[in-house]
Amino acid sequence: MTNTGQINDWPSRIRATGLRSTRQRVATLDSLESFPHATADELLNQVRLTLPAITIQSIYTVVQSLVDVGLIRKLEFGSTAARFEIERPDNHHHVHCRQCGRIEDVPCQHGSAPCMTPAKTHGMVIDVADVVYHGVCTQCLENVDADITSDSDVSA
Amino acid sequence: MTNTGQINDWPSRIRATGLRSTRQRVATLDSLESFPHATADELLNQVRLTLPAITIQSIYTVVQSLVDVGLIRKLEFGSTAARFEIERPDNHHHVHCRQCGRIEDVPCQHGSAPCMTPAKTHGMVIDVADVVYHGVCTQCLENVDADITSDSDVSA
DNA sequence: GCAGTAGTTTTGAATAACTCATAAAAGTGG
DNA sequence: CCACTTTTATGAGTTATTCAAAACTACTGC
Repeated sequence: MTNTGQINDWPSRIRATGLRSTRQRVATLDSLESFPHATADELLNQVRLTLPAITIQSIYTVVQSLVDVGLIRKLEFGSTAARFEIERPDNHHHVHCRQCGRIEDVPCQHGSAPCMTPAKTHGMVIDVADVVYHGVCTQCLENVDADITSDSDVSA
Repeated sequence: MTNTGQINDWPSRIRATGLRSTRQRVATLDSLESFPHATADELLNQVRLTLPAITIQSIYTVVQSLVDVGLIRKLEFGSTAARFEIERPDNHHHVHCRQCGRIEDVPCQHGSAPCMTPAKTHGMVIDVADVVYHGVCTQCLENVDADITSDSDVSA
């Protein structure tokens, strides 16, 4: 086999989905590997290291096409800019710092099933369960503590 | 009093948070009871039944203040408009139809704990775990089936 | 290697959802 | 009822994102 997990042959993988392999798409996927959970804007800056003339609109069309074929996944937390990650079949969730917007992966503790099954579906056919843990990262907490001189509690 | 069927004495509950009880806030909370999971825009229409002159900006400031004191909760799915619900201490999750945007409550099947504990926090202090089941409701599914006109029959 | 032809990207403009600053209005304690 | 302060209304601005049409380019066959 040519692709042993580590090395992604993006042109081949793109073509395998039926899409054409373009410089923009390959650069976007490369950028997402070196900058996981990037926003469209962050992606623009990364991709411009390779393709200086690319615009934000092209980033949007590129990521849209990659989302459509399942090569990447769009993550949308709150009203901030959407973030993107390379799709993997490992059913992981995310922790999200609401101060700085940082996102990290966390494996699903229960395997694949328990969190994915709602008690009541209200007549809906469920295909995706999103689990997001919102909080504040230690770095942001230190800043908050420095700003606020009173003690604040974190409710469960 | 005109407290017909309303268990919640909103003026008192609002003052208990330290905020002033205003017509806009009471009307917003009343509207949210009769129209759960409303967007700001839907809330505008509801509140206007009582206060015809209110504007969307005022809805935004009102809900912001109510969110800040914990009387209501802001739900943000994808890049669509945020939705609001009256805060309750029952730790429920949500099912979300990505076609029509409909949202329904589902109780947490596991009680309060399991879904709330990520395997790895990446140094973050977690205070909220959001679980959202995305899918398509039966009504929207029927529309899709009607559009596609494939040979697959839907047994009703 | 070259041309044809979709598929893609670019361009320019538009939109929805939301935020902000300031002025006007309205709660609340005394 | 008055003064004081919070809250709402007004008008404008911002950000993330989408859309239509033109220009371009990757892939196929010759």
